[in-house]
Order: sequence, then C-alpha cells, then structure tokens
Amino acid sequence: MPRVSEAEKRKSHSKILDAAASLFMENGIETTSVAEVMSKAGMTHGGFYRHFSGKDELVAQAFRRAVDNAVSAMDRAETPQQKATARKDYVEVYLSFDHVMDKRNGCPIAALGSEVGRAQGSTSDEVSDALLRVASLLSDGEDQTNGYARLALLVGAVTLARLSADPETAKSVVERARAAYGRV
Amino acid sequence: MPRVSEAEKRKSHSKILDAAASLFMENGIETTSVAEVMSKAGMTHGGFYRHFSGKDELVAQAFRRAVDNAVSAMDRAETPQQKATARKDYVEVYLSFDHVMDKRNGCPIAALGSEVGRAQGSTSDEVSDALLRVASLLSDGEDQTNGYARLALLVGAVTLARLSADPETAKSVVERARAAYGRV
DNA sequence: TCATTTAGATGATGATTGTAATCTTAATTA
DNA sequence: TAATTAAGATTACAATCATCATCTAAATGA
Repeated sequence: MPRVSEAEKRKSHSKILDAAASLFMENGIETTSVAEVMSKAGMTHGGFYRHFSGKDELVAQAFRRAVDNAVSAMDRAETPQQKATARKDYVEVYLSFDHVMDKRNGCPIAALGSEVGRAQGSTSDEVSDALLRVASLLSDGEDQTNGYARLALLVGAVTLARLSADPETAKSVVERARAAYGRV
Repeated sequence: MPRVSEAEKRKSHSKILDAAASLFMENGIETTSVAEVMSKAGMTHGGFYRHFSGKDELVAQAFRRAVDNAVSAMDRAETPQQKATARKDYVEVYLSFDHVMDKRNGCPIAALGSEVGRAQGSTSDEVSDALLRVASLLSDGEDQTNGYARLALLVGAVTLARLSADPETAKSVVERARAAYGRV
C-alpha cells in the first residue's frame, strides 16, 4: 500500500511518538522494542528508520513529547492569573491517585526517572532541558531554585506511591505530599 | 578447580549479591546481564544457577542487600540518642553530592525507583518492604506517615540532581532539599 | 503523463542474553 | 578411605532485538 503522502507521514511520525511515549512510560525503555512501538502505532517495524536514525533518537523525541503533553496547560497560560491557576492544577493532578495509577499519560520524569539518568546524547539533553523547564514553571518568580525542591517532592511522592503495595498507602503518600508542598 | 567448601559457597553467594547490587544500581537491571554480574563477582556464569533459581530471584535478593547496606547504621542504633544521630547522619549523607555521584553504594530506591516499579513476585515484595522500613526509620514516633513525605523529598531530590546536566545545579538541588527537609 | 522517489511491508542478519547440559574436581559423608 | 555429591567452568541453545536489504505501490515533480 505505501507510499503515503507527506501529511500522512507527519501523522505517522506523531503516532509513533505517542505510542513510544506511552509504552516507555508504562513498561520502560529497554523493555520496549521498536517493533512493539510501531505495532502500537498501527504499522510494522519496517518503516521505522524512515522516521528515526535509531532507537536513541526515538527515545529523545518521545521523551520531549511526553514533557510537552505534561506541561501543555501551563505552557498555554498567558496572564499571571492563568499561570497561577495552571500551576495549582498541575500540582493537584500530579499528586492525585489517578496519576499514580496511570503512568502512561503522566510525568515522564516520575515514570522514567532512574532509567533516563543513564541516557546519553540527545536524550540526556532533553532530560536536563525538561528539568529546567518544569522547575522553572513551578518556581516563584522571586526564587528560581525552589522549583527544584517542589518538583523533587512531586517526583519522589509519585515514585513512592507507585512502589507501595497497597492503594491506601499510596493515597496517604500523595496526600501527605500535597500537605507538605506549600512548605518546601 | 571446583568444587568448593560450604563456607566458600556462602562467600560466593554474598559476592554475587554485592556485584549485582552494585551493577544494577549503576547500570540498571535490564541492562545488566547475569554473566556480567558473575564476572564482577569473579566467576563465570556457569555456577549462577547453583545460587539462584533465575535472574528474578537475584534481583529480589540484591535489592534487599542494597537496602540492608543503606540503612545498616540506623538499624544498629539502639538508644533513642543513637537513633536520632543515625537518622540525622542518614539524611546528611543522602543529600550529599557524593551520594548524587555514587549510585553504586547509595539508596536503591533512588537508583532504581522507576525500574523496580514494574517488578513482580518477590522483588515487588522486597520493594514495598523496603519502603515501609525506611519510611518507618525516618518518621517521628508520633506520626508514622510523615516518614513517607520525608523519604519522597530525599528520593526526588537525588533523582533530579542526577538528571541535572551540570554539577552546580545538582548541588543546589540537594542543598535546597536539605533546607526543606525539616519542613515537610 | 511518465520517471523518480520513498513510506511502509516483509524478511533476513548478527549480537546479546537467560537458561540448560555437561564436565571437572574437590568437598562431603558414610 | 571409597563413594557420592555438588560448585563452578565450558559449551550449547533458543528467544529477543536493533538494524539492514529488498520489495511494493503510491505520491511526487518534471
């Protein structure tokens, strides 16, 4: 059936990124095969290298896609009012039980934190970019560095909640973090 | 040259666990092969299955080993005085730049947080056990749940610091977490 | 419209890896 | 001490995976 139009190629590229972001966050990067990603995107593994030079490039781009998705609401906010509301919503959703359960559509730093630390090349750049970006969005205008402490609490709380065996513990972890958030 | 004495077998077992804990924390679980672990332990992969039923069992036992190492000082403390000091030291070391740089001998929850969340079977049990154990050691006697919030800050801060591209940012992240620790 | 290009399908390749089989040799044990 | 057992080495095997080669048919561009 191929070949497809340029517009469809762009659509394919995007679908691959969505599939990859979702699978990486849910099952891990090393544990997800290129063929699996392509299959979830509705294709076979054959066309993969028409879109990416290799798996590394896919990882980097998929990570960025996941970050974009996660902070899109905060990015769209324009007025200080909107920004404040978006920030508040972000933290609210981040420390929710839903986010704990649904890794696929959540924060890639929490989902891939320890795995992505070993990344090299462009993925490594994307990761440190993401940190800067999210921490900056969370920080008060005055103090740039407190965004990191806040983000640390968010990432740590969701990580621990996901490692908890029973749901009640998980809930109390994020609940407790929510209470502490304003104090860090 | 084999066979070896029972005492030597126990020593081998222990060396395998040390090698595994170290390699898993540094390079990840999926990315570390059984042969690599055995090689670091000074053996070939042949004898592996005399010690473990498979890689899964190794992961579970190595994780426990790493947790034991990390909290040994707090475990040894007996008097309330000693416990308080050990707790303080633990946090101090945890939020140090050395710990950020040296994953091999650090906290396995921070080093493997996102990877180990997908574990099943005995590894999964070890992980939730570890959470309970560390959080309980960090909590005030009164409130059992604030240990989780504290641990969340620790794990999150070290995770972010390790993801930071430049060392100065990494330092400021743990520094900032240190300041916030008492307030969570 | 015709020649060229290329997205994606199918199939192949080489590397890696978890696990099993077999062998050697020394520790157990009777 | 003789017979048995088993730790660890060597080798083998099947599965998985990233990447490449080739094929196809449709979209380009002239």
